[in-house]
Amino acid sequence: MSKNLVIVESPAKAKTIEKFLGEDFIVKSSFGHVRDLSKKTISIDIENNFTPQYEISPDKVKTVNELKKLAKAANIVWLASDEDREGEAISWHLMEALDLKEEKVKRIVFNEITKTAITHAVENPRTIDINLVNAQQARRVLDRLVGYELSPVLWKKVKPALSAGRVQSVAVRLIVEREEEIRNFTTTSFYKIVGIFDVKTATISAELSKRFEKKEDAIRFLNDCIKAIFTIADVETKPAKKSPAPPFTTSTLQQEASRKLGFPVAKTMVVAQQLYESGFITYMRTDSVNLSNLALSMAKEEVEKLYGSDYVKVRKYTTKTKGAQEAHEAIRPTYFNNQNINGDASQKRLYDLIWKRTIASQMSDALLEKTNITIDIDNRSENFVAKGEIIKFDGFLKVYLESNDDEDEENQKGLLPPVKKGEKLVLNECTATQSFTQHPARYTEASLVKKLEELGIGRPSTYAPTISTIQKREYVVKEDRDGLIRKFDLITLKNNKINEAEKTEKTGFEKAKLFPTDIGSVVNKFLVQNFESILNYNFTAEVEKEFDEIAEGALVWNEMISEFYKPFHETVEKTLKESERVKGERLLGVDPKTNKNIYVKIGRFGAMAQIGDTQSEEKPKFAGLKKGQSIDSITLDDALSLFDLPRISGIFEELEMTVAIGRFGPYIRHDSKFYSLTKNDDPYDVSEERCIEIIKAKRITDFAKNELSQHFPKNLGEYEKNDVVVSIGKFGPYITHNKSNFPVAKSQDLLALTLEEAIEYIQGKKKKTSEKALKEFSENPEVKILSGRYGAYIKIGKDNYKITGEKEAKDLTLADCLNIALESGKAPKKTSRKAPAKTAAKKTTKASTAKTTAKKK
DNA sequence: CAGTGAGCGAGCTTCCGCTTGACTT
Repeated sequence: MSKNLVIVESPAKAKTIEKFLGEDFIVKSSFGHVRDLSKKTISIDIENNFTPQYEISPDKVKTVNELKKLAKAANIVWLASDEDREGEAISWHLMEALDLKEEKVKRIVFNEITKTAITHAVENPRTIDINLVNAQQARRVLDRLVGYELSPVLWKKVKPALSAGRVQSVAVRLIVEREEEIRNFTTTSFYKIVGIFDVKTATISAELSKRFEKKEDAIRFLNDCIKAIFTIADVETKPAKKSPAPPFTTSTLQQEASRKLGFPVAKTMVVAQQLYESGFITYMRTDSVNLSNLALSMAKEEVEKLYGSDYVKVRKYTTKTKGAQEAHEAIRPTYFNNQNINGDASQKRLYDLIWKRTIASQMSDALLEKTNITIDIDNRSENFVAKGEIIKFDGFLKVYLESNDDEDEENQKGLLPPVKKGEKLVLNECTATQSFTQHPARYTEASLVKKLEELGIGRPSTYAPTISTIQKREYVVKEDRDGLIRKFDLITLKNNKINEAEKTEKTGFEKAKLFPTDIGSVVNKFLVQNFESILNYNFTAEVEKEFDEIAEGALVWNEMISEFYKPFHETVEKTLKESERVKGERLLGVDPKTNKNIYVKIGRFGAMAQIGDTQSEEKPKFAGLKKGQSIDSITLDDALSLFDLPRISGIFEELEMTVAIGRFGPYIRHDSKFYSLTKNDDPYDVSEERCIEIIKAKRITDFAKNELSQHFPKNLGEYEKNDVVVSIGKFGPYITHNKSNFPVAKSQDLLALTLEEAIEYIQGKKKKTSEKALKEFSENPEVKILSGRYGAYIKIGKDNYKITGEKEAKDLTLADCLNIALESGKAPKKTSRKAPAKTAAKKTTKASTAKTTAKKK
């Protein structure tokens, strides 16, 4: 038995460290926190100094028992969790959960995983810092109090199963308020003047220093230009430089992967985790831009080797982010000489990004020369300005340039032809282009993370989960939205003639942006009205200050919590008692048929329309709003058409088919049986043919299932004196042998399964691949999207296809999947020809209805 | 599984931060 047990947070880290510490050490992982407040109740004894009631987290019982056993056998237990608030608490909880005696425990910390760092840590152990632990307890208790007292208020006053919290509610607020800003934004237009001047064989493009609000003024200016003399008034050149961006943190990695690779934040984290587990990169959840000395020297060596010593500049970055705890290094390649790695496309692309960003961060500045040429106009007070920029030395730009969020492409500045002051120029062409002011940009997942980080809200480990929580609660949706066609004036002066033209451009197209839902807006309004102090953008920063004081021993944690809780709880009670239920109700108008009022509002199950008043004798009628409709913008006609269900979609086998929406989505009812519609079928206009197709398809699959199940359980024979039995259970087919079960691959032809093959499953030679379907299509159950060890792939029958193209796996339609298979050249032609034709036809009808409703609005 | 939305009331929902691997019938 080992004399020394080292406990770290992550198993990958445990593996690496074990190599550095000889045979006397065994290194294990706690998998993060092992104890927490029970989820069932608030689990805080409020009356008794806010004493937390911890339990071993259900999914950690096994881990804790194993660690307990190992700790008992060891002489010394080294607690090596991260050097931050949460890490300190993990160590403390381990002491409690494992029943460790103080004299047997040593607390060590290191923030880089190198032999020297670890040896140094082992030589300098300390004891647990209880103040830091208390700061964590205060954080934990405060979050629980806020979350578990605020959420029930929403259940009573808005809708059941909603949630509120210090982090998520502020994230929602940001999105709701941005949408309000956009709604209140008034677009104005102006005329931007650009002149093209001839200089010997070259041209200079220059913008006028003034923009005109009125069209007449722009035309007047162009008219003046006909007679004007243009003289170079000034040529100014000055050197400039650009510096590389610091290495990646979780937040900046998410932003760049979103901008450069189009990854949602969750995908970035999954791929980064895979790279980490393969040993290609350092830890991916970090707020630090720091690089270890080892990393610095490796990077320096690599830059020198690839680009020469002129390109080397060793840089130490320091973290300025609010509330950063810096328990880890920045995200970087573990070995810089791995310029490329083995892996799937996503892994390669993300790794490439990390490699370039880190290498560039250790390279010299780019040296530029900026030139400004000012051109005077003799009959006007304004002047033209041409801006040029040339790169004298590329430096880090050889490798990597950070993108930014602005959608306008950087105006291309290049080399300007040599000109002298006083030189006269000929105006070749001049244009006045009508441009429009832009409303503030909607948040993407990544730009929301950036904003949260700026406000010091949330942590690297929670950015991606927070974004998914607010979508799961249906406070916000991530959507693409079509833009509008907009007209603009283009006035051109050429050959002394002015020509006016009206052009069109597409504007306002949104890709993967976050939009608030009705529920999101209503909940936000309610929370801001009643709990402003918690929804305040500075709330986290303020309590963080107090947590820091607790960590320094200057403040007692239960007293801080008590100060917070008294007024907070009072507000909760007051709101429960005094506040009305909020419904976000809007009176749309009157139903022309019945003369009754039509309302839209939030019901127990989301946004809905209502015909008739609740107080009236006759019961009102209700209908849920469709996806994409909102209380704010729905029209009376659209609301009325919601009551078209249930409707009879046609006749099949002499019986009516009724289409309606139930608790589990839209369905067809036929011969008192139910058939679900797919996501792509619109219950309001699904055709008779399509309904019949769905019914027939269900019958076929049901029949196949019944046929198959008649043959099972089936005894295949004996192996090692025990029966080998194949059965079909809840989780798919499996083989029972000697009281053990072995799952069978879904691709396995069950009827053809032989005893020999079954034995291979028992011996583990054949295994059920982890088939988790990301997406299935009920139109064609043969086609599935599965998630493999390295990303998603399409499975059609027994064949697998790699996903190509730009779309995310979960956004692929059946038609997309079939196209990918067809393009790969090995697709079965029969099944694919039929299905995509139908989906394509359906799509076009859907698109056209969407357009007409858009017009109505 | 297959219309809940009023109102009654049982019993359910919920937070933020650390970390990954389950393994059934």
